[in-house]
This record gives sequence, C-alpha cells and structure tokens, in this order.
Amino acid sequence: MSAPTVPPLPDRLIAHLDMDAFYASVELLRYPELKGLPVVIGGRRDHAPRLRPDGTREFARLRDYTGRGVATTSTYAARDLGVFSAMGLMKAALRAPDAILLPTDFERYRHYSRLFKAAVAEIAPVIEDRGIDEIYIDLSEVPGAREAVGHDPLGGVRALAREIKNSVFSATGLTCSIGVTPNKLLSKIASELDKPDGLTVLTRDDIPGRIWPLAVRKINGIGPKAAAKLNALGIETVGQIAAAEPLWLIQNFGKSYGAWLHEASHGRDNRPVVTHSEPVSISRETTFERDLHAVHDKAELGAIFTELCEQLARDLARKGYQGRTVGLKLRFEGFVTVTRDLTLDQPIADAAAIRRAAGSCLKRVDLSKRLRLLGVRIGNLSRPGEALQLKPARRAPARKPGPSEDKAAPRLESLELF
DNA sequence: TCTGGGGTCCTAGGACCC
DNA sequence: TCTGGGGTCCTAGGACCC
Repeated sequence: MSAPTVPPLPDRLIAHLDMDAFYASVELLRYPELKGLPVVIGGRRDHAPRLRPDGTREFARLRDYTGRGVATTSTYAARDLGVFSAMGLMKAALRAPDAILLPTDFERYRHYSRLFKAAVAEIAPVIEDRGIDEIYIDLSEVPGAREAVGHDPLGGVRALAREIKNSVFSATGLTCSIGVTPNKLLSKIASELDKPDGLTVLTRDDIPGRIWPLAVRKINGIGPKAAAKLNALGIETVGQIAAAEPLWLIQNFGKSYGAWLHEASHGRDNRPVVTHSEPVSISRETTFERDLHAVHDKAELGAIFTELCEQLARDLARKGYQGRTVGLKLRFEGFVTVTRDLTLDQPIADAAAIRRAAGSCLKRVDLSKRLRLLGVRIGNLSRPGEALQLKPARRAPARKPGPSEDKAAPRLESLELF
C-alpha cells in the first residue's frame, strides 16, 4: 500500500503577509490629520468624530472613555505610550489620556480586507485566509519565484514579494509586512521581524541566527500559559527549546504539545496552505454595560437573549447553514465563564428553535450570581440542501452534574426568564 | 482599571455500541 | 465472578489566535 503523502517537496516558498496596524491605518486614510498621533481603535458607537462648524473634526480622547471596551488596535505612536491591542480602554486611558479614540468600523475594514486580498490574488492565487488582516501565500509555483537574480538565489522571491507589497499599496494605500520562508510557522515569525513595511526572506540556514534568539512567545501556538510555564522551567528563547531534550519537553508538556514544541523550535512545519475551509461553528455574544441579574434584570436579559438568537439565525441564513448543536455561554461577575450545549436530533436554523435549545441549556446553570456576558453558539453545521443524515435518536445520557453545574439550585423564576 | 467578539483545536470522561 | 478493547458521540473547559 502506498501512503498518499505529498512528495517531499524541495523547499516550498511560503509567504505570510500581515497588514501593518490594520484598523488604525484604515482610519488614518480617512482622517489623515491624525498621522503620527497616538490613536486607539476600540469601544463602541458614541465617540465617533464630530464635525465642527469650521469644517475641522473634533475627536474623542481616551480620557473621556468609560465602559468595558478594549483596544482592538493602536497606532505605533500609541504603542510607544504602552497601549496595545486587547488592553482595556480604561487602563489605556491611564497611560495615554490624550490619545485619540476612534470607534471600530468593521464594515470599512472588511472592505479594505477584500481589496488587499484581491490585489495579492492577481499575482499569487494560492492564498489561505487567516482573518481580516493577514494571509498565507504559497509562492512555490509562481513564475519567477525560484529564479536567482544576479548572485542572489533568493532574488526572484524577493522581487515577487516586493511586487505584492507594491500591489497591496496601490490597491489600498496601506503598507504590509511580508515574511517568506519554507513554511507557515517560520513565515509568520519572519513577517514580524521587520515591521512595519517589512520584507524578510529566510532559509533554514537562518534559523540559528534569526529564530533561536527570539522569545518563545514569538512562536504562533505558544501563548501566555505555555510561555509562563517554559519561563518557569528556565526557558526563555526558542533556541533553548531547541536545545532541550524532546523527552523532557514531552514529560513537561504532554506527548502532543511537547513533540510539537520540539519540531517548532527547529523550524519544522509541513502544514499546507489551505485555500478553502468550512466554518465549524457560528456564534454571537455580548458583554453588558453593567452586570445583570437573572431575577432583577429579567426583562432586559430576556430581550438580549432573544436578540442574540435572532442575530445568530440571520447569520445562519445569510451564510446558508443550519446546525445541530446549540451552545450557551455565560460569564459571571469575577470573569468565571461557563458553557452548556445541547445536540438535537435534527438541524435547526430559526431563532425560535435556537432560543428553545439555548433556553434548555440555561436550566442547567446556577444563576445566583450576576452576569456580565451572554452568548449563543451553533455548531455541527450542515447546509439545508444537503442529504439529511438521520442520526439515531440518542437519549441524552444521564450525566452527573459537573463541578460547576447545578441541577437543583436555580429558582424557578430565573428559569422562566429565558 | 478588570479583562471584546469571533473563531479553532485539544483534552478528558462517560455513554453506548460492537 | 471478573474482565476486555476499540471506536464514536456528547459535553465542558481551556489554550490560543486574529
């Protein structure tokens, strides 16, 4: 039997393209007078710029913000003041009270996202979407990519990447940073090495010199938890992971993650560039302006719950999906998050059915604490037209309530709420 | 000064079937 | 009386990413 493996390609040429401070840069196109100033994007509505009688604009300042929003992006000037994405805006206001605050305008960012992706696709069509502001591009088969230029064997790729950057700028007026290496893992790191407006081409020979000195956190897949654990074990850099015994890594991080750490630290990654993918789940959630109580704020919560289900149903309809598993997400004061889900015999897509299913999930949660977030999710997706696959009617197994589950506790009045 | 919203993937235990 | 092993599905939680 022959294994259906991809032939061991001679080194692939994979690019990672990352738009520079994307949301903030899009806003600067609209408000060029803000260029060079600390600007933070985040929060909601109200604080949109106002036009003064003399035609100039009045912008909101970070110091005026109150609420639970976080920064989604900040300009490089704001980053110099210590304001980064995911930071709470109230905290950001302490660091940069005079920074300009702009509300997020996803509509507009999506528009520019389409523009830059289309511009790239004209040159190199094998693209993996990684969200609104970044993509992987397989340049391996693009004409000219493997041609040397003068004495530079990488001259061809370099020129190609330069062409892509120029094309993105022509189409959008925005700059991006590109890393080109033999795989996605290294390219993701490389695109960050020369930001903004960067272009970095690396080969395997560059791993010891350019990758190993970096902090472990630079590897996509090592998050705050894993980094903290590595640090506690005396490991700060990628090179130190590479120098560690694979067995030791596995003992400390488990078979799968430990083995992956070893591979990643040596710059090995054979994941293909995936040009098409289907969604696994679709969800809607919202954090309240103030914490709400199931009993005291019954009407308000009920209305929000219904609205979320309706939004979700519209999302499903627009995208052409239905789903069999409905999930409920609650976040309580103190940031404790709880999820419950329910798999139905048949897929559903309408708001009322979603609400019924999510409502039954709600009955399995203790609602004595106040809530800060409510979310509804649907998974096990299929397309309504698809041959409907009958599932054997599976009785919901009689499960023991888990530690955070509470079968008996919630009062009836809170159940009726949702 | 508490920490958004939209996702994916992994783990782990129990149910259930063969 | 005691003891299986493999595989899939369901559920809850958590890490991580953009």
